[in-house]
Amino acid sequence: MPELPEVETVRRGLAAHTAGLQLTGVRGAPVTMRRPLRPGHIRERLAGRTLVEPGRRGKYLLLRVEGGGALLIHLGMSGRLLLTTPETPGVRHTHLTLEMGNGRELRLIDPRRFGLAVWLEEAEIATDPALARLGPEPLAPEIDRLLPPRLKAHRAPLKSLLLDQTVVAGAGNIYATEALWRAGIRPTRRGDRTSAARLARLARELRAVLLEAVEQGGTTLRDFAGPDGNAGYFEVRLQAYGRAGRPCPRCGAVLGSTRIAGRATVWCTACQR
DNA sequence: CCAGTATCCTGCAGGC
DNA sequence: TGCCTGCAGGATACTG
Repeated sequence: MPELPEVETVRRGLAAHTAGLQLTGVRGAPVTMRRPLRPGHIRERLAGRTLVEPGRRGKYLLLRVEGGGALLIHLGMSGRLLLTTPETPGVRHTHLTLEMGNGRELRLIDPRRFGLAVWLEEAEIATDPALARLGPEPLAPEIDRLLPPRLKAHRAPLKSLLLDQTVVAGAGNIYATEALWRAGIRPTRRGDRTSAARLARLARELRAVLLEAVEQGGTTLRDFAGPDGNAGYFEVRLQAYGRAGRPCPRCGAVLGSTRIAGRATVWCTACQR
C-alpha cells in the first residue's frame, strides 16, 4: 500500500501524537515476516524508552527513541500503523503493540506480512544494508539534477527504474505511473534512450506529484489509514493509475494498460511518448 | 553486472 | 451460496 506520501503522512501523524511519550509496554505475537519481526528483542530494546521525532527514508519509517536507536518499520503492501486505546477491539494480523505513557497504543497491522519491524542501534542506522542502498530522496529540490543521470545509466524501462529504490527512494506503482503520465513519457521508454531534458521533466513531475500527495495526506485505496485513523485524499487526483480503459484527462484518448516489472502500468498511447 | 521473473502472504472481487 | 482464479500500494532471490 504505502508509498512515500503515505509513509510521510504516518510520520507526521506520529510526530504530532507520540513524540515525548514514554513506552510503558510492548506486546507482540511471534510471527514470522520476510525479515522476521522479533517482538521479544524489540520489547527489551524499547520498553521504558521515550519516543522522539520519527524519521523517514524512502518508504522506511524510523521510530527513534531518546538516547539513540530506532525501530525500523516498513509497511510493505498491506501494513498500517493505528493509534488506538487499550479498549479498541483487536483485529487480525496485529503484529506489534506499543503501549504509551498517555494510555494510548500504537498498533502495527499487516495482513500480508511483507512488512518489516526491526530494532536498529544508532550506529546501525547508517550501515543497515537496506537503508544504505536507497537512492536519493525525491522530495529534495536537488532531485532535478540528481535523478536524470541515474535514469540515463540504465537500459531498463523508465517505469522499472522509478520503482527501483536504489535509483530513487520512495516511488511505488501509483506515483511512478502518475509521474510518467504527468511528464508525457511512455513508461516503456528506456532510460538511456530518453533525453536529459525529458528526464529532468520526469524528475520534476515525480517530486511535484509526491509533494501534492503529501499535502493531501496520501492516497486512500483499500487499506490505508493514517495513525489517527483518518484517510488520505489524493485518490481523487489520480490521473492514470487505476483508470485503464477510461479517457486520458489530458487528450481524451483511451488509457491503455500493460505489465512492466510485473506491475500493472497504465498510460496514454496518444500523449505519452 | 544487468534486466526480467518468481516468490513471499492474505484478502477480496469477479466469473461460473 | 461456494469454489476458483487473478490481482493488489513491495522488496528480494534467483535466472539467463
